[in-house]
Amino acid sequence: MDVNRRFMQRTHMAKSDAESKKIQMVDIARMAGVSTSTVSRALNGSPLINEETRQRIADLARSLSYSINLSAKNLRSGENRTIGVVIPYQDEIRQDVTDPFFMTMLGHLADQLTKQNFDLLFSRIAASHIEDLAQLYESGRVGGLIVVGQWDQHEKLNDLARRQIPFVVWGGQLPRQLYCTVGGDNFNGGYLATQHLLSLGRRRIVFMGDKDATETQQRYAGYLQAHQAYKVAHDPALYVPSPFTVAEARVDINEFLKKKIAFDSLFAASDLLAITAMGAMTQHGLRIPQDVSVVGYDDIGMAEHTYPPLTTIRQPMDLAGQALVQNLMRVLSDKHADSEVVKTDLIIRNSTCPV
Amino acid sequence: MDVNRRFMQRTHMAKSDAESKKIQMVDIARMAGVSTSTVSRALNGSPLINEETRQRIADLARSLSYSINLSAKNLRSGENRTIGVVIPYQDEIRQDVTDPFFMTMLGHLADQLTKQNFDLLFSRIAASHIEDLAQLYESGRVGGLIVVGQWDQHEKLNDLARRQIPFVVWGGQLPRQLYCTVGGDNFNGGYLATQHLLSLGRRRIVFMGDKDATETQQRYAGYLQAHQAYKVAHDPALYVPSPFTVAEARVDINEFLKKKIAFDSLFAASDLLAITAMGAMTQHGLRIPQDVSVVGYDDIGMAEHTYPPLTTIRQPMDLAGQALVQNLMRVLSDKHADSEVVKTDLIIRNSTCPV
DNA sequence: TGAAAAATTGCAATCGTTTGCAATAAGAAA
DNA sequence: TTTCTTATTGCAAACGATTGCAATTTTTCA
Repeated sequence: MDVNRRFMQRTHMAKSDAESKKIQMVDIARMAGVSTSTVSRALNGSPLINEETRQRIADLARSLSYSINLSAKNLRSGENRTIGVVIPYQDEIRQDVTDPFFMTMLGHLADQLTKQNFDLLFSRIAASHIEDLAQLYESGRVGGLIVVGQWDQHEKLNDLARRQIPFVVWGGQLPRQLYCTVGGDNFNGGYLATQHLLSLGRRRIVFMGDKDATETQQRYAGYLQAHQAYKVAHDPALYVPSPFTVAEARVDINEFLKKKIAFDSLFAASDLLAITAMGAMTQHGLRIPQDVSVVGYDDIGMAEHTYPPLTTIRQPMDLAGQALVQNLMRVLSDKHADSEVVKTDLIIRNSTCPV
Repeated sequence: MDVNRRFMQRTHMAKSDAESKKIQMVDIARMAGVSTSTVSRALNGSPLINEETRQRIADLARSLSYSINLSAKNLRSGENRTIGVVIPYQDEIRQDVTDPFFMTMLGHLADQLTKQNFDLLFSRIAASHIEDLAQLYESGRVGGLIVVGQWDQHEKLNDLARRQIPFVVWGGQLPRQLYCTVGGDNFNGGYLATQHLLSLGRRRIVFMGDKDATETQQRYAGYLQAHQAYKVAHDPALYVPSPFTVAEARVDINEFLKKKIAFDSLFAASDLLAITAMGAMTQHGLRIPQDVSVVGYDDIGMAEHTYPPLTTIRQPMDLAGQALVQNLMRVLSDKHADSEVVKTDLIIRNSTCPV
């Protein structure tokens, strides 16, 4: 009775056709005239099973479109082929990270994980409560985690690593880091962008982005370094402190323009920021790229199709996703995983030109 | 021995500290001096349990930061609080849907599901193999599904509904539909956009989008209807057949421009298309909005910040996400769920102006 | 032909919860 | 008191798979 009730609740059936119940291993075993042990082993490709038997069982299972009950499998076997992917949001904002960058990353991660026969559990979490993701692991929901974006939560991530939680993060490398990261070469990216502008004769380059976030910080460092290399003095006033959301960015850039500080170019920490800035500046009568040359970051799909098409720094997202998954696999199997940096490229389009 | 080995493999520990194993219900029971039944009931808030006992157990569990093993729970209870969210992609392309629209939707769905204490399993799947999602349900991985975008898979979705798979889809309503949809009012959206352009005195309005996809089709119908209402003859040549990806859209719009067909405005089936088109047209020397007024669809975050800011049709995504989840809950509890249409609004910005 | 080795298969315990039912304790009614 | 409720709790059987070990069959080799 208990059984029956629960079954019906799960399958939303009328009482009448309850006999056509979801088939399971024991059914296959009965039909094949073997034990469930054999079915289990056959379906898992155990070498113990006779090839002919295996084939027969596999065919039967397929023809009945049997699919295994994952809860039972996970419970007994103790492994879990679901990976949590966490995209932390900044809680003050509590608003969607609509940056196509994340979607692209998510897509690549999904592809890679699928390829390795893992599932992807998507979870939003406040960056400041990043420790909550421990629960995701400890409740057995996921077997490992990928955190996209480390923001300024380095210490908390270190704590998680100490608690033996298997995860990798998309972000930059930091001193005394106990966890594995995969990240773009932010320093080099910042350097390349700035170098490009300097080589075009641009001298007053505005930096737009949030200097507190780890990744942006490193891009900024590259930006400074390029100035040094070109022996160009850098004016700290050329800075628009802007987080990753578009709405505020618009306000920030307008504020900056009001100050009437002279500048001839702008390097934004994301394409979204760059596009927003281009919009605002065009509206103020500034011509791009002549009056202000602009470089973005990420090379999102749209960057090629804005007007003017955006010069930007590309990160190979497919490789990044692959590296993240690969490293997580290493962590899961208790091997050491070195942090990794994927190369960045400068993509020159029409939002930059010589002075 | 078996137990031990498996435990260690799961938790990645050295043999030495294997005693600090993951705590579970029986541990709590022992420490509280009760049975696991009592712990289970206490943690689930059963009215059978004495309030004082419940409190004591709850405190203990919290202090030990116990988290329940979901596999075991699901296995025994037969319910599953994980919802699969599927964003089908068009397989020829096999490329990421980077449209911020999807990310926004995903974010809202994640919020809503989290609020109801559900998990979100993200899955990519080829639109043409949409029947594969049945497996997600039948393997017990998810308790229900949300499909974002119905593309042209109406019949296959009907099949899934016949197989009693609990799901809802973001998309339009169609004749003889066996499943529940939530969608924007595409007809009205198309009508509003076109009406706006017509009322500005625009007469040759290009429609850009894929007329095969259900949703776009309905927007097109609204577009035609508005022409009728304004007694303006419609020229079928004013059509740029473009799918949802930006890269191809650029090509398509350029092809169209080459034909030198006269037009004074453009209505695109997504903001991404609209922005791409604006870029291409600006490059061809067309001024927006004077020469060509443009209306998009979706009101993605960036639409407000392009140059010129984009007039577009907004769909209230938060309500949409909520409606999807709510309806799925109804389907899950075997109640009837009516398909629903969320209202659409015209947001007027500067990409449109009178002739 | 017989014994040992190898290849297959099945038995039964187990994973960590939930839950029907029996058992007990406490309170109410007689 | 005694009996009947009612409020709590525990026992033990599930849930649907995996897997160590024993059992059986087949093969190999003297």
